[in-house]
Amino acid sequence: MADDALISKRTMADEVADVLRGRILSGRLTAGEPIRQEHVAKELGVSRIPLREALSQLAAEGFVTLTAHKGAVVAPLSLAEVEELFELRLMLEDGLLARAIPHMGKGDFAALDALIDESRAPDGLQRWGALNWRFHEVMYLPADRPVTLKLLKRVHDNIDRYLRLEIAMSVEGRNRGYREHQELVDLARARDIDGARALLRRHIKATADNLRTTLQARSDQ
Amino acid sequence: MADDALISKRTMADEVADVLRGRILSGRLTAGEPIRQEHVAKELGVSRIPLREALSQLAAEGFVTLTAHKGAVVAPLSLAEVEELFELRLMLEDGLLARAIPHMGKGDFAALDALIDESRAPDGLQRWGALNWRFHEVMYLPADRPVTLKLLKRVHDNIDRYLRLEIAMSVEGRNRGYREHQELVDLARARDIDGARALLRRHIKATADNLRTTLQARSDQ
DNA sequence: AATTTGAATATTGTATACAATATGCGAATG
DNA sequence: CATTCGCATATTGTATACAATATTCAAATT
Repeated sequence: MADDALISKRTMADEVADVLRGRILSGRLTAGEPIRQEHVAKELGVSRIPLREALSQLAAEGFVTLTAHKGAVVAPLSLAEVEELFELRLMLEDGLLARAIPHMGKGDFAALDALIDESRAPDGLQRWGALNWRFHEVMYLPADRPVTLKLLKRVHDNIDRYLRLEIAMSVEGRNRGYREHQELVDLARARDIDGARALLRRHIKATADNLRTTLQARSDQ
Repeated sequence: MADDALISKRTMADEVADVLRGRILSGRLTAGEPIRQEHVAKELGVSRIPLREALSQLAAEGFVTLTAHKGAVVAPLSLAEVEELFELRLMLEDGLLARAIPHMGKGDFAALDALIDESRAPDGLQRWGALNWRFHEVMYLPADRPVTLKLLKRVHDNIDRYLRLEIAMSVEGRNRGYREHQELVDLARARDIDGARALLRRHIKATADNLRTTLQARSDQ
């Protein structure tokens, strides 16, 4: 019999981690909010043991902060940390894109086009973060760098969490994002690596700037 | 009273994680080796609960892999993964170095010189990995990018583990490393960012090549 | 009145006990 | 003889119980 089943056996701790991660990413659990073990465990119908293991995982992913004898809180992200995460995107994605473009085939381009269309669909608004990630993920898959990609997903997730909580992505911002995604695919199709890298650089910096100015406006109000 | 004590309260799980991490990094626990919970727990004098939480942490750091109902094994690293880790070093350190150099002061250069001396000391041989990391860490500290630096440490640790297990760093390799470290400091002192980046690039690539050829020679023997 | 003390309460950390799953090995079957 | 089945054992996953630490709030002290 094959070593790995069709659906890999999952443990309660894994399920709990998924639920909590979802709540944090969706904003149902907000930054700084403490997580009372007994309460959450009872609500989810498990004991505190698997809950605690789930919290360990989430801590490693950067979503919660654990303090001995004080417990878990949803990790607060400072503006400085988010800006650092954008810089990480820049460093990681630049290398991934350069390695991916030479290996892209027709299927990859088609998948990317489909994702752009999906993003423009009306129900894509709610899932902006997830769709944006999938676009970038599919684009970097041909680079064949699984460890880097996994790391990058964590960076994206943490940024999304901040974006979702603090600002609603403006309509103009989203539209420019779609346009730039399309341009990225076009440049990749033309195997214009340097052009694509330059655009990606602008794309990421623009998103970061958008965040910065929006926060600035908020604090000035 | 201050919110954080002089020595932050540590939990059994943290202690256990440190012990196991140390054993993995030192090679006492070798890649692929299973970790029997009951056995290790009894040996360390704790129950399986804190041990399991320690294993969660180590899994997040990439040192062990957990499989439901099968347990933990010391994470095997394929050559492809190690090469990817070197690429990650390249991507992360390039950015860190560029940002760090303009902020370096006399104290930083002195600390780097001291670390190079320490590396050359006879007892530095055993601690090559740790000292090498500290050199790079001190060099990137002025960049003020704590998240990135933490990530980079994990990359270094995982590489070290592989290096230590598979090959003994050759004397020539080490000596070249020291030389290049000194040159890096000199270039940083001269604020020659591009020169330092180019050297760092060669430095990392040389280490990766050294590993590759050594492994090649092994498998051919 | 402000501050400190300390016991009552709440919450987390860990050990023990039990349940669920995997593994190994011998008997049954072809 | 090889293969499969099933039970015994080993190992992991989870719940419950208890211990250790933190928090709260009222009384005591200045």
